[in-house]
Amino acid sequence: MTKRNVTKLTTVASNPKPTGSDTDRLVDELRRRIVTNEMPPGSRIRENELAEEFGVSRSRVRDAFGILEERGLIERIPNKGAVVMRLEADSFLELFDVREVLEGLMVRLATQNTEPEYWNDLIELFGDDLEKAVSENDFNAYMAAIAQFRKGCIEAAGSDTLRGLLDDIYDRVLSMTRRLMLVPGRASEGFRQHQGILQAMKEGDAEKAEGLKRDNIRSARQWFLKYNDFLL
Amino acid sequence: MTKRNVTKLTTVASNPKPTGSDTDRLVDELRRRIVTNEMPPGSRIRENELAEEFGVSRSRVRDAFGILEERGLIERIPNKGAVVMRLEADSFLELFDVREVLEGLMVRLATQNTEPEYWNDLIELFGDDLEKAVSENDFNAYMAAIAQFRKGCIEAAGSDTLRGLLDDIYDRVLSMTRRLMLVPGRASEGFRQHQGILQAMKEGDAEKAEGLKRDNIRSARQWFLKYNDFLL
DNA sequence: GCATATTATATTGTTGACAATATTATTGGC
DNA sequence: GCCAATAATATTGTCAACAATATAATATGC
Repeated sequence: MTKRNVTKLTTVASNPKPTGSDTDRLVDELRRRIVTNEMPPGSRIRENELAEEFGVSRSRVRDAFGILEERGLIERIPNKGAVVMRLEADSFLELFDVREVLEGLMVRLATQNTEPEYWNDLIELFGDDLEKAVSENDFNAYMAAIAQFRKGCIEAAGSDTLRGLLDDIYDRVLSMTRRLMLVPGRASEGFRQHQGILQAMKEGDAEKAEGLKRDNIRSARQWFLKYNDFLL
Repeated sequence: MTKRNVTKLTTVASNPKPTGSDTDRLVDELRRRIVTNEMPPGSRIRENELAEEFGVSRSRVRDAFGILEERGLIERIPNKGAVVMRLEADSFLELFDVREVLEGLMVRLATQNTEPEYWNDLIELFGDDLEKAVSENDFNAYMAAIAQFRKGCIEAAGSDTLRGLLDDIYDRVLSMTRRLMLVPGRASEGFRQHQGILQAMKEGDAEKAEGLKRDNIRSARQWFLKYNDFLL
């Protein structure tokens, strides 16, 4: 079981596959529009419009819709069309449950597979500068840091199966994560929790890191429950 | 948080959606052939053949392929065709990891959502008759019981999100589960483990049940590691 | 006979046209 | 003016023909 050493982390997480088939590009762009709320839940999406906009055949749009439907990002009603999936509070709670165990697993595997130095970059990233940014409500900086954390963990965990599951879930909850960040106190709490997780990971204590990551998701779930009237 | 009472469990788990579009029927039938090893991993599947066999257009077959690919059951290589996904040992280990946490979650939620009587049918099913059957290597009876257990748990857990993830994973590992059952000693151990889990669930001890379920998957993983030369 | 080039065949990829269905607009009755 | 029935439009669903690519078969040079 060889452990991987520290690798350079790219600064910004751009789209993972810039090249590919027409269908792939469509899936990627539509995914982006959905997770950024550019196309909010409930939006109707017409095949013809997209086909014209992207200069592709309607069949390609159709294929892309099939993939997005399978990923739970859109809903297709026969002969009526496709709309961006609208999640209810129940669905979010379900997603918190699976996130709790899956992200816990992610952190545990990541810890087991790495040397302590692997986490230096992330520990530095979650330092005083970011703390100041969070206290000043610079949510973009915090979101970017969280994305980096995820990326580093998934890479270290080294499980394509797990990566696939987490990617799907991530897409579904991203817009909610952004909103949850606005709740006063949540961001700074999340920041401290991530500091603790990183500390445990550097110490190589996989069980502790997993437990802290699960606490992190559970507390996010609590905040969501408390404020879901404002969040949904 | 209302708990659900005991419900009648159907005897045999047939295909969940007998009706639906042509594409749905195709997906269902191909899924069946793949998980039963009727189409073993590596098998090439040609669009024309299936279109003719099912009396549908090639487009429908193509749509079905898209869905099966997204579910990880087949692999499509551009301009070359589709083959039944071939899993390596690494993938199985990854699947064991996610099964451990997800099935643990399933059992925990199921316990929390039910009254003790809900489990009477399953406890009876995992009784002396089944123990005898297992000791006599009647694997079909055991597989059917396991399927019942899964079904009862997923239903009680009441999370569509979790159900979706587990269904996907189940399809991918079913044929391996069948083979693992042949390893001398594994089936009877699994049987006893399920008895223990059911006991904890009836007692309403969700944490204990989750822990036992995770032990169950971890031990299956151990057996797989030990015998993977014979199993793959 | 063997390796390479070339043709022929089979298979997948893509498209535009048409059918089926739903949505909107129009008409007619009261 | 309001409601129902009907026609017009728009949108999705399906298909069969064609293009692009890969595989198999044949021919060619040495």
